[in-house]
Amino acid sequence: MRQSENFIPTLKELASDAQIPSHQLMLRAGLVRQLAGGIFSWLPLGYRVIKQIIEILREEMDAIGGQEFLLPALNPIDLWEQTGRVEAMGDVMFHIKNREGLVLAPTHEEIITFHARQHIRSYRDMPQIWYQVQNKFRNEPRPKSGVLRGRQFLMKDAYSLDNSWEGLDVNYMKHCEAYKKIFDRCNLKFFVVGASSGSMGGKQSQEFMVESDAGEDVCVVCDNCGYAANLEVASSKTEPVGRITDCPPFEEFPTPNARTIDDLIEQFNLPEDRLAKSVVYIVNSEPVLIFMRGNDGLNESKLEAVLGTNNLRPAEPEELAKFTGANTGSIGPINLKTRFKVIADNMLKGANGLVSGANKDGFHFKNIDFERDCTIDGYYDLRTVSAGESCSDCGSKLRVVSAIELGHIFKLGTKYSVALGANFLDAEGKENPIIMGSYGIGVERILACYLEQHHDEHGIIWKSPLMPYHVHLLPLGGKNAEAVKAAADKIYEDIKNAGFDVLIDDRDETPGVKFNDADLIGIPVQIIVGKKNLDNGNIEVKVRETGAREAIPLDTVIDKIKEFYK
RNA sequence: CGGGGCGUGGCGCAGUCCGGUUAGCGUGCCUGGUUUGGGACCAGGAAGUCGGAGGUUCGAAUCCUCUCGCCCCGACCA
Repeated sequence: MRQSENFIPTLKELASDAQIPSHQLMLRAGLVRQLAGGIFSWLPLGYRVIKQIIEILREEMDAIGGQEFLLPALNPIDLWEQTGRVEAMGDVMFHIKNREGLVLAPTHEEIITFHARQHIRSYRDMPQIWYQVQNKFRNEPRPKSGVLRGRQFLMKDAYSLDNSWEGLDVNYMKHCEAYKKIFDRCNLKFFVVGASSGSMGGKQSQEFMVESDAGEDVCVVCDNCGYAANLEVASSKTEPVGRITDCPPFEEFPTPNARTIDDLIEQFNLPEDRLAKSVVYIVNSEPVLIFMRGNDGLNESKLEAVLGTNNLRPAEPEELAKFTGANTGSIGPINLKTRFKVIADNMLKGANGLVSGANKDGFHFKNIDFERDCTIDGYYDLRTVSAGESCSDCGSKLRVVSAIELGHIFKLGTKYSVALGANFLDAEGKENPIIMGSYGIGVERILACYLEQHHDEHGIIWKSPLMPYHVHLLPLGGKNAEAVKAAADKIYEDIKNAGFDVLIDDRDETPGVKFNDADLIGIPVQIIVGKKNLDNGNIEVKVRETGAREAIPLDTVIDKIKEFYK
């Protein structure tokens, strides 16, 4: 392509709006322009890369037996009502205003299940892997970081249909392996974490993550053994509080100036792990009292998983007094004003010698024995892992890092097939719900993560196969540069004929402008045609990544390019 | 939804607190000329409802009220 005829609007200056490198580079190199909050237009150069990414996705999905669909973005709302997701999605789902009963699809489990219900009748019709690359619409409350969180974005979403749980396991593993190949081929450094299924429902899920300060997820990673988990589900090697031998009857003592765990530790010289911190949540309108060890943080995602609902919130001060009889800082397991559900973190399982609130402002109990003195309805893993704790697999120190979620795979099970009545007959002639999996990759996020990982102070550094062009040809003009122009045009045709995509900067610009734009756009190989080298029958080859330059004879250019891309 | 910031030629910004000729600067763009190995130079030129509406005033980019949009932090997030 001739740059003089192409729309590649590079920018020297940037608005301060763009904060992260990938966003800045996308704008500066002319890959993308913003239309509105969380809504972007892909420009020709950027779209070439997007198409390249989609091609890789197709190849790897086809390789595991996937069949490509194109499902509509405009969906009948009744399907979504049948699975309860109109309510579950809430404001995230876009509703069409002037046509009753239509919504914009935020994902496609319902539509896939609808088509499965139409035609999958026998166990012999499965397994199936159905996928598509398509726009998703989500009314994000706050879009941010360029294309990383948008209101409209491209997703490769895939769904597996199986007649057995073993079949689901096989398809899940196939996707896991395919995803690793995809991200490897895109030259991304990533890691896989165990994750929460959230409101998608389902039994098991894993996320494919890229470590980045721009990320919105928090993950726990062990650099020694490779353990990695989303903070929502992460655990560490932490010893439970356990029992002490001498625990006299519980006893009230005044604590007028202690409202926090730290106050108690400071004022009464108490060991942190013998303190039972109480937290009250309102879960589906009912109070639940939760005990945590000392200053351990309660993890709301874990709490949601344990209680099987995402309808929960911390209790308001008035509610605390109403249910417990005390305010924050004095709530405990004994003498609660009303009887309600009480659970505790595994760290406190069967523990004694504990200190907790007396449900009377300004007083605590000591020598509490959870087994002897209280009714605890259940012990669960509810604590949030912190950096520096030991890995439960190998004992090494854990790191806590921010990460961008590139992909997510779920074992859905039968949630959608049951809700929509997508059943099949098994070998015994018995009707069963189809067993499903769901697998998603954010297409633009691949590009954004790539840019986060591959750039320098001059711009983007593309690596095969994501580059928009193989070769950037830079004839350095000038008035008496007819020879340069002729030679460059010849090389341009030769490179094209050799099967490479080449961009020629035939604009009437000074060398500095061309060099800077070329480094910014970041095509892997630059071929520079200048008068001095040409007089000796040479041209110069520059590798963008290393900056290495080399003058080589004109007639060896094609071989050089072939060698680079072999 | 709460908190903060911003909106002025295509792009990036100053001017706003303290109202007063013709609203500036950089860059880009157009014409002519000189230049051509790391964002060239000279001369001339086009281009702005100062986000929008209403108000105060002799007079508003500037003050007041309302409103729309964008960015950041938090809440939320399949």
